[in-house]
Amino acid sequence: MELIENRASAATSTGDKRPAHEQVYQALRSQILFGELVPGQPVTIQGLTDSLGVGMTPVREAIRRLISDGALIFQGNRRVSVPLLSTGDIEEMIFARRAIESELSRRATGNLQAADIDHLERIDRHLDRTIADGDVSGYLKLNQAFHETLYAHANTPILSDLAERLWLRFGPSLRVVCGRFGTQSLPDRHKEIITALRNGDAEQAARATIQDIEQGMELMAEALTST
Amino acid sequence: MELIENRASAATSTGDKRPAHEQVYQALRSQILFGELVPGQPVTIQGLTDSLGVGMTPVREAIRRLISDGALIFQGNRRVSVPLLSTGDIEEMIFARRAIESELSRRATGNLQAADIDHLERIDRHLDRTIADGDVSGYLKLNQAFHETLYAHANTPILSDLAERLWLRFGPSLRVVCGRFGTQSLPDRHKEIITALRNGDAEQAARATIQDIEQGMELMAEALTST
DNA sequence: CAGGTTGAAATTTGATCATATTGTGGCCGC
DNA sequence: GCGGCCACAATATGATCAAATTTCAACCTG
Repeated sequence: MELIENRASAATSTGDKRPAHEQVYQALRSQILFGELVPGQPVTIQGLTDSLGVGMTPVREAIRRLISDGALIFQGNRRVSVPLLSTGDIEEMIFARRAIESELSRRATGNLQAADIDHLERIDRHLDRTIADGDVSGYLKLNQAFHETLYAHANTPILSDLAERLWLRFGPSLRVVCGRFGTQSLPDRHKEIITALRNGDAEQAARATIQDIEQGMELMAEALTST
Repeated sequence: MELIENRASAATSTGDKRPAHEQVYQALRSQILFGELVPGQPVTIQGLTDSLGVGMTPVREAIRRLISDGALIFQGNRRVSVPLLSTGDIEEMIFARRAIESELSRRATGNLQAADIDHLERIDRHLDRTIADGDVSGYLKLNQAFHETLYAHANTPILSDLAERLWLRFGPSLRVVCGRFGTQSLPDRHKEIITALRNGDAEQAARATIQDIEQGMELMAEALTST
């Protein structure tokens, strides 16, 4: 699996030149994006200083960043936890993701070289395997890699940032849905997206992206209401 | 001026129960939103510890949050500064603001009571006065208050968060534009927004909001290209 | 000989940690 | 069940270490 670099594992490696607070941020970000933290789970500073082996200052900074990202919430009484999504939250995110990510696909279409599309196709083949194998963790990472790779070519830092922010919000809940329903029912409109990209059809890529988003998010909404 | 509370002034008051890092964040946020910091200006930790009279830990946390907000940028060599916008950045923000804030206006329409609309009208009258007087600082604060008040009634925390994030990005540059061209040429489609709100016409409110956004942002884009 | 360039030292700034302080929640006794 | 105590976790500071930029001077070049 050379398609994905495991950023979490780098947090404790000694040879890394990045500052500790950045490493802690990336480690926590991965844990949130790929569902290693459960919605509602409390996050304590001291727990992280112990488990990550760094001082509390870097941990504090990473937590503040993630709160600002919406990936963690500050529960008033200086308690921090992983957010639980309401159906209203999901409905808002459907709207925002439709608007933003369809535009990202639209803009990426013209910028992708054939080799880039081949790379996306390779990711998607691995994705199919994770779905067949019921590999939830692999599915989450590859699905994220697919969209991130695509959106990176849109050359729109601000829109991409807004999109990433939304992914951080629904990451933990998506993991719960996958764990409950398995990977079989998960959406994969990636084939249609790839076809559109090959044809240089920006509008078709945008439409397929919207369908991919709607399927995934509505699955989440159903799963959360049936709790 | 009881319409706006000066959050910056609360940072050093002793009777405040909020933690220091929160106060520092709000103080810096105000300075950025209302243009007390110039685009490109470096922001140093030690400078803030001195000027705000708090330790460096709260300052560091506030800066991390603002970096995550996009209100400050980390310039690689552990230097932090106020971002300079490119025309591409502005174009992205026009797209995002159109999509998000028009929806906020649409959703707020049904939730506003007559008294709320009266309040908006009051803010707008003050706004007109600041435009006439050439009061840039007052214009920025009241313009922000108008939109924030409106969007607060949309009951959409995630979309509102995305919108606030964008305001933080263009705040400093908006100040520069106002300072250069004065307040006379500034847009104010608020009358049309208010009329639409009174009629309960969500679509009209959305259209007027888009026009307000486009006028303001395109003014910024022109000002930045003519530099 | 003058101007520019490069090198190293010094100062400024950032990063991390250990520690003191404060506030919160839980628990025990009444 | 309620109110006061205790323990724990978070907040905030100052000290210490590391890195980077800036400054200054000597040397090389034209």
